Amino acid sequence: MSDILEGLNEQQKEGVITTEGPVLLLAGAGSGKTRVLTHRVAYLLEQGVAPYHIMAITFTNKAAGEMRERINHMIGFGAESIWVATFHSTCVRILRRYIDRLGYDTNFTIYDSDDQKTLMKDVCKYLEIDTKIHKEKMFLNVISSAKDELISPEEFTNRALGDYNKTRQAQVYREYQARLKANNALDFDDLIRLAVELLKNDPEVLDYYRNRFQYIMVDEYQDTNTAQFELVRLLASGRENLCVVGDDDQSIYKFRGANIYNILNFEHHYPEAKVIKLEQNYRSTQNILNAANEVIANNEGRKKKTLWTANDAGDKIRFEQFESAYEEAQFIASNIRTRVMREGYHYNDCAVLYRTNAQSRMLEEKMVHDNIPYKIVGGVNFYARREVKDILAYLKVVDNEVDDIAVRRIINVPKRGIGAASLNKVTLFAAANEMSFYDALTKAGEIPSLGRAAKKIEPFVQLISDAREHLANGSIAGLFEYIIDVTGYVEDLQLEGTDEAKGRIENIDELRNKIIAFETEHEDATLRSFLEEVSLVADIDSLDENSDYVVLMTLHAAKGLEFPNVYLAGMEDGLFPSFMSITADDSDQEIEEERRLAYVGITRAKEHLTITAAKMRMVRGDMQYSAVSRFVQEIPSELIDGVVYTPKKKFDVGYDAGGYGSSTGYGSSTGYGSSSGYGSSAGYSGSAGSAGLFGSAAYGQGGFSLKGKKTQAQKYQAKNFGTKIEKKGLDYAVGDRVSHVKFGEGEVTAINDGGRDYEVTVDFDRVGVKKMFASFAKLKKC
DNA sequence: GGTTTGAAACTTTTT
DNA sequence: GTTTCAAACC
Repeated sequence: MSDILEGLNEQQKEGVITTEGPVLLLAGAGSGKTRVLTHRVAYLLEQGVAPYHIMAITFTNKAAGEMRERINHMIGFGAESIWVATFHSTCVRILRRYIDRLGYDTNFTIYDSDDQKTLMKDVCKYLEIDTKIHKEKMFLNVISSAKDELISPEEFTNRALGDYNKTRQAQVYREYQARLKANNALDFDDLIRLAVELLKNDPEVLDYYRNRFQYIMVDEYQDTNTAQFELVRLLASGRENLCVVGDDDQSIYKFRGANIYNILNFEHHYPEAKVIKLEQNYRSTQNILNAANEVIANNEGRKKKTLWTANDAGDKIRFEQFESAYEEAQFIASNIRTRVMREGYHYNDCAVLYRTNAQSRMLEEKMVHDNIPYKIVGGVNFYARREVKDILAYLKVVDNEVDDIAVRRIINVPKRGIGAASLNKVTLFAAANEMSFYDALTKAGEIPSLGRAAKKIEPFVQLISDAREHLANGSIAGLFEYIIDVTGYVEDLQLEGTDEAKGRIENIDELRNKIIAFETEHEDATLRSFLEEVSLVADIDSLDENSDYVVLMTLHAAKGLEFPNVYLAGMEDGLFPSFMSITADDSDQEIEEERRLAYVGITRAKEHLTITAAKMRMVRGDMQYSAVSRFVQEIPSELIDGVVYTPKKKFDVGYDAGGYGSSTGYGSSTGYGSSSGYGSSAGYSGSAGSAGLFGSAAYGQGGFSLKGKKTQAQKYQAKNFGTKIEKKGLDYAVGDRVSHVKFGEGEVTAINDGGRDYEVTVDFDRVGVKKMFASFAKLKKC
């Protein structure tokens, strides 16, 4: 027996050597599943399987990258021809090669959710749908779910017969799909769906790939949706050497179409499947693991398994409830400080996890304040930022001019004086002549209604064709510089000179770096391959374990990661589990999904787990008062260091009748101050003193700005009044002589009350008459 | 055609 | 509290 199996436990060994036939590897958190997968690959190679025939699919580029690295490390030569990729990039690679068989062009563009929204807006406008009643987002959700379930526009239409609303949705779906095709674009869901369609309908393609992928492994199988399952099923058909790895307790992407039954019913799909459970946890202390087990045990409908560990009991779980989110953040920051300063941990040993991205703001402020290096994962994707998308849109148009969304994005960025009226005329012309928007632009001179506006369009068309020429005899980086140069994009931002503009310039610089890095790493880099990579990256992919910073991210983003010190912030009912899940029609199911999320959070911790909650917190501008999360209460008190108040009543009474926090809600109706610790909002705000005081003291504008970010109030202040807001009386009057820093001395000829400020007219000796606002001019009486 | 302003939506999670 | 989008204004 080879040394490949050395150091593995019995179950892991079984997972490695059971190479033939379907295998379900139920891998609890921290049970070493990646280890099994990489050893399995090594084992396959040792058995004489060609690397070319092995495939491993993951969800994120980060996971794929890690697996690739570990495989390389273990195997070395030959490993590069093993197919390790995400679902989406796998499908892109298949489609780039064969999508022409489905009537698409192989140089298709990939639309992100932003592009989808823009496209949907156009569709709704065209179909005269009142988006006040039917939201674009709703249609996109409907379509996305349909695609996840492999329902084509035609089938959707058939199923909708007799139902007015559904028929309308079908109409939108058809139009949306038609436009995608006309733009030569695919959305994320199309990537999977069309790959499946191709494999289903084209025996030649199917044969090619299933012969190529003779041994298939799928990571995070609990997160696959119906389309992804179908893809895997097709590829594995025939040999059925399919090994899926997952943990039903960590299924947290139902909202994105993940079908938990893919894993729960795996044995049903493949009756001969071998099921192997990995239950030994190598990651966490006994106490942390026990807590996780106790919490998840409250879920029904799961594959029963109990994680155990040979690790020490470790510290108890620390729980702290604070008056406010402000104090909570303060505590977390100072606690991290202590860990680093006194206990020898590094910043990157610490992670703060929360339910919603909105919670990151307060935490970020405290990190800045305490000088703690940090990185926020999630929120706005780098490639979704306006300036980045603008530049990318130029690149996209150079690559695929049929992409109307990209063309429209940049046609008037920077301003070329081409307005909505002109664009409408071009659109009409394009529709009448059945050509793309861009083609219509190239024929602007032939559109009579345009008149003089045609002259404004010509330079744009010229720019694109010049840029294309530029690319032909240069690099992507060269093209990038060219575009920055001729559009004056960065120049304009420099002139703006605001902190915000500086931030945007930094992002553009960052984009430049990414392009250069891409070209350095890939010898055969093309514009298309760059754009493709860019459209398939997730924020989590940018996480670098070697950099010493604290990571702030959502619980969803944390899946698959581990840290010695984990902070679970905002553990409050209504926030986590979310208000939506508590009030949903299928609340039981939704709460179970939230509980799985809690389980994911707890099991990220290796050594220390700190759970925090706040009694009150600002949500959407107003105060919300919350009880400690039910999930915290599901942890046995002997595992906890800290006091968790238990409610007198069960939660299932609250939330519905008079709304959140009304006196009909949970807890005692006498409100805050009762020993239960649960207050109705009416009760709490009765003690207005503390809340009011706190509000002004803690949430004031603060003396620092966040990496160029400013609050709206600060921006307003900066823009209109410099540093002072109050309108002060003037110590000079008409006829007085005053002096100005730049213009020198002059005589005041008029003073007008302009509302918030005075408008002063001065006749300067050197430069003549100037009008200015008093608070800006800072005139001094001579 | 461009800019400013106020109202309304948003916040559960995202490849 | 912040962002987005349209109407009103320049």
